[in-house]
Amino acid sequence: MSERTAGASRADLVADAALALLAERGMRGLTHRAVDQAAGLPQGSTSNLARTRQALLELTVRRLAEREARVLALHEMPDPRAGSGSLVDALALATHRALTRNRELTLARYELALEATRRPELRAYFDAAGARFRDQLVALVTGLGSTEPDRHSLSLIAWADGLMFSCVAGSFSARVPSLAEVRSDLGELLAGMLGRP
Amino acid sequence: MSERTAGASRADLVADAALALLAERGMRGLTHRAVDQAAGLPQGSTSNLARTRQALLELTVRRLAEREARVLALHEMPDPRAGSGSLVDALALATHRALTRNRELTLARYELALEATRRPELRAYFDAAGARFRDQLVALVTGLGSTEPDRHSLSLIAWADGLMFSCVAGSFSARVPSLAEVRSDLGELLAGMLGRP
DNA sequence: CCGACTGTACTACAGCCGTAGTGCGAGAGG
DNA sequence: CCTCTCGCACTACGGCTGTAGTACAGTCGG
Repeated sequence: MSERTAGASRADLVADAALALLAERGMRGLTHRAVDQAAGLPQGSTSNLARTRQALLELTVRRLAEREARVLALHEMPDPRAGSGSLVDALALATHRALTRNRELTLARYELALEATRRPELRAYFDAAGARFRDQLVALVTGLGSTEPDRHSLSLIAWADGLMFSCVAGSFSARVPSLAEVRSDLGELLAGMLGRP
Repeated sequence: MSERTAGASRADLVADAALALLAERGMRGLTHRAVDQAAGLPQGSTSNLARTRQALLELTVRRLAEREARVLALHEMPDPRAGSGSLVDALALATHRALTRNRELTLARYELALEATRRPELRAYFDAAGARFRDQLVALVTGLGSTEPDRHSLSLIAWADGLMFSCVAGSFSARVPSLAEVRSDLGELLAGMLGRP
């Protein structure tokens, strides 16, 4: 442990470089050697830390979950007793941030999610993280009076995920909606679910 | 043109094999040689038809747009004067089909959409197809009395895209919602947009 | 003081990938 | 019947990839 100077461990450094690489060049651009170069480490470092490609992907997904959890900061989630307004605000803010400040992370997540389709070991990480978030959401919409919290949570997640994907990778002509627009969309979606408060 | 027997041209055959390959093995699994093998053609056929990788991707995207346009059949789109119910039915059906019968095509589309992030020539195809569909949707929601048809169309597309992505590649534990659930979700989303009919 | 250990740097190698070049056979036009 | 053209099959090659093996430096227990 020669460099305790930076807070980031060598593994985190490698994983962060891998995430950046995924966003920039896609799954075909993620190779052991490319990570070495992107991280400014000598050749062979990544290969040594994560011997196989599978190991490198798992390392990267773990790091992604860690960073996204911090972004989606739990402490920003409001008290459901405060009414639907604050939930709308919090979700809109989180979604909008994923589109702007954390675009790189969001893109890398989609790359890895697609890869997880074919690698069950990766799926486990996504399922776990997704379940944690969904459980929180179920509790929140239940608190708001949802009659079918499970279905409503899934619908909310689908909408947010789709917005992020569309903005980051497609469909819309790369026009990122404003925070106000995101807020309006979410407000309407929730209003439809809850009857209309 | 030795075999006019099958309706599919050699190019379509190659492109269809490429789409199947994308869904099954992802972007890293799409190679000239792999397409030859998957299509049952002699080695070198794909390499000859699409000399560069870029050419192969463009061929594949064109074919995808063609097949998806057929699936999203325009004739299934209802007359907006018939009220929001039939739009909900039509969209729910199209979405549900993408999740079940056309899962392969949907997965391939996400692979290619991500790749298009880094290949402007591919983006053009997606933007064109997306714009056509969005214009139709704008007309439909306008007919239903939407006060902000642009934003509402984008929100609808985002929701549908997110649902498809989540089911096909992640988040939800691979539990594909029933047609009835999709219909409920969409009904609520539209109700929220339109005030509440 | 020294041996074992752990994390790191470097090299080696077999295999696959994208791409270009060449020869062949069938069909069209004269 | 001959030639020209065009699509197709096949081969070649430089480069990159994943993975394994090995040598080295700093650290800790004794």
